[in-house]
Amino acid sequence: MPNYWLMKTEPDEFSFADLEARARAVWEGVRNYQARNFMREMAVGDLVLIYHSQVKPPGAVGVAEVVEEAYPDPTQFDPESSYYDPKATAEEPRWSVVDVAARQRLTRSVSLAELKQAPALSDSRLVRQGNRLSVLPLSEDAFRAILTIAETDIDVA
DNA sequence: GCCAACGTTGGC
DNA sequence: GCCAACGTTGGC
Repeated sequence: MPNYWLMKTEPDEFSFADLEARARAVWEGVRNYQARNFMREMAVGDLVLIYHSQVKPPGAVGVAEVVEEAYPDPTQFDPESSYYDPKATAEEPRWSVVDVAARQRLTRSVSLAELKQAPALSDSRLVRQGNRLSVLPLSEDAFRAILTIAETDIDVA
């Protein structure tokens, strides 16, 4: 049985459509320890709700699937990358990525305002004030509630 | 563009 | 190990 997660992205940088356009994507650039630790807990087959931030309105837009468990984020070693971390070494990497693949676009996106009203989400870090975590766990109830709001069915393999 | 929330850094 | 300063996130 999969676990459920939510990951944020700024669609101007990398959108769900960008994810759909390729077979898989490296979820690079996470530079928050708590978010990183959640990624390290992910397993192949886990389902990830993709959330667009910094747009009007912010909200959930699609479902992705973890296709490769956590490994060191290559961008931390690349001085040319905006995600470069001079304190990271090959022996002691700081940051991790997972690979994800688009699974299904929501029939309609679900705005943050709607998510805040969903009882199943009331305990989620997503809707708490001042939440800045870009990777966070979702309960199965929360995940299913969002799919219901979006009137989206997803095949459970 | 503003600003509240919150994570990180670094002096002590 | 504390905490002030600073930087970033992200909704509005």
